[in-house]
This record gives sequence, C-alpha cells and structure tokens, in this order.
Amino acid sequence: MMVEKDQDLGLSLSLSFPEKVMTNNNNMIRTSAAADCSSGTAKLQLNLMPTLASPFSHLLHQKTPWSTNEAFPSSSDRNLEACRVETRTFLKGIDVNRLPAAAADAEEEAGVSSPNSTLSSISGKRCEREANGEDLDLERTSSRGISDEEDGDNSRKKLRLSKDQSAVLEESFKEHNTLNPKQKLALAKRLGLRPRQVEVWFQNRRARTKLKQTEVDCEYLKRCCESLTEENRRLQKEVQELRALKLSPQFYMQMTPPTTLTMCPSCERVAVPPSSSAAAAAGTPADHHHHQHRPPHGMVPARTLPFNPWATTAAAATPIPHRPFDALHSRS
DNA sequence: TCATTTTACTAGTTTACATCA
DNA sequence: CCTGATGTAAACTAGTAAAAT
Repeated sequence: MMVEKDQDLGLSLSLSFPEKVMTNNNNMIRTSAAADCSSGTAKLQLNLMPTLASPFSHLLHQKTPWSTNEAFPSSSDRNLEACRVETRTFLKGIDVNRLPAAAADAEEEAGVSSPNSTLSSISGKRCEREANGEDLDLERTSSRGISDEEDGDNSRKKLRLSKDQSAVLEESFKEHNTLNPKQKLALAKRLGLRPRQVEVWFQNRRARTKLKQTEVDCEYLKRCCESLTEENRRLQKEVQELRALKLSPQFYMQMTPPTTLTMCPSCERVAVPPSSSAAAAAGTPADHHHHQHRPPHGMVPARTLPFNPWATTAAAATPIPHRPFDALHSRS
C-alpha cells in the first residue's frame, strides 16, 4: 500500500495523472489498478506502485489481481452467475447464445470489422444501413438463436453468456483489451457468437475496468487529501504556537532574532555569528565543527543577545532537533 | 491542403434477467 | 407462490477522434 505512508505523502506527494489518460482512446483503459475487486468499492486494496510518478499509470497489461477471472468482478459472484447460466442452459437443453454455424459463417464471410458498420448491428447507424434488410433479418434471427415467432416483437432478448464463453472472453481480455477485426472474428467463431457480441462484450468490459479504476483513483485521491489536510492542520498549529512564543516577552528577550540564525547545511545545526562573544566563550558551533558558521551574506543581526536558545553548545552536544519548535518543547 | 467518409472507440442509457426480501 | 426493488450484464445510442479517401 502506498498511502499507508502518510508521512511520505505529507510533503513530497506528486499527484500527477497519466498523460492523456482521458484523451487517447487506445490508452485510456490501459491504466489499471491493482484493486481487490472481490469486495466492490468498499474494500479497495490500493496497490499503487510507488516507483511510478503516478499511481494511475500502470498498464492494464500488467497482471493485476482484478483483471483475472477470479477477481473481477468477484469470483463468487461470477461463479454463481456462471452456475446460473449453466443451469439455465442445461435446463433449456440448448445454449441460446450459440450462433447457428451458417449464420456465423455468413458473418465471417462478410469480413466486416466495424462495430457499427457490421451488418450484425441493429444499433448505431442502423438507419443508414437499413437498406440491407436481408442481412438485418439474418442478424436478427441469428443473434437470438430463437424461433421466428419470438422475433416478431421488437423486444430485444438479452442472452447471458455461458461460463465457458465468459471465461474465454476474460482470457482474451487479459491478453489484450481491444480486438482487431481478425481476433474478433476468430473469437466469435470459437465461441459461437456474433462478432458484434464479442465486440460489445469487450466494450462493456473496458467500461467496467475503467469504472473500477475510477473508484480506485477516487479512493487514492481521497486519502491523499486527508493526509494533506492533516499535515496542513499540524503545520498551522505549529505556526500558531511559534507565533505565541514569539510574542511572549520573556521568550523574546532571550531569543536571537531569527535573522541571525543560520543552519549548517551539512550537520543541520543552528549556528550563531562569530561576533557573538557569549557564544564564542561558550564554545559554540564554530568550534564544535569543521567550519565557521556565519550569518548569510548581507544579513546583519538586528541585535546581539547574550544567549541563543537555539544554538547548540559544546556541553549540549546532542543535535538540535530538526524542528526548532520541538527543541523549544524539549527545553521546557 | 481541405472536406468527407469510415472506422473504432467511449460515455451514457436502456433493457432483460436473476435474486431477494 | 407472487411481487416489487435492486443489481448486473448485454445491447443500444450518440458522439468523438483519427485514419483513409
């Protein structure tokens, strides 16, 4: 899990989306997530890859848990559904999805690759193609694999795919989430489906994939937002406390103005200017270390105070905590 | 180079079907 | 057993972008 490292998210989070994720049709779905889809949306298991700049940019072709049959949607649901379909099929004694061989061959011979231009399509730009009434009739009959009397009404029958058909389609989808015309025809022939059905299945499958991805992305961004909000809250509080301390006269009298402070980039200790006699007498960082700590060029101290609460002394050799505020707390 | 057509896709919707209370 | 609500998947529609003509 990437988001469990909240402290990493705090300041160095990069929320970049994959390039063209929503614009390039071909690449769009290739973004994927390693989500545990067996749990739907509630238990999204973010497997967001920390090595990538964007957690959303891993490819679908990578084997993700939920791109497999058993994980998407859920193994139980799918198996259950498959069992249902199988039972139905068995009871009916005929697989209604099976396309009559002649029809399948006819469609294959047509060699049409376009979804909407396929004669198999009753949808899409159908009206433009309705001139081919003969082929449409063939389509209508063969697509349902049912008798002509049922074909009379305009209600479209939705025929669930069998377990085997779904499995093969899933397998194929794992290999490539889009199909070229040849693959589509081959798959349709193998499964006894119309190419249009195979195509629709892939379209819907891509849509489901994307939906899942969106859910994962949403979850991730939500967590990022929470983390950043928390960090922001913490920093605001810190600022407030620092301001309060700064306004306190007691503190103010003891404190060297921040402009006189410098921090050694190598040891991250705060140094006082060498002009400070008190600091020099106390054996200040200047002599604990390999080089002189001076205020940055052009930074003239507004005033020199005898005691610098932030400066380390030789006696107190412990490194100053990274945050001055923490140092102040530890002193009190 | 520009206009038109074709192709392949997406997002959103509809519909049929299964399940469950 | 019936019925309505609900979820899911197959199928559809409208639209877009890119390639082809």
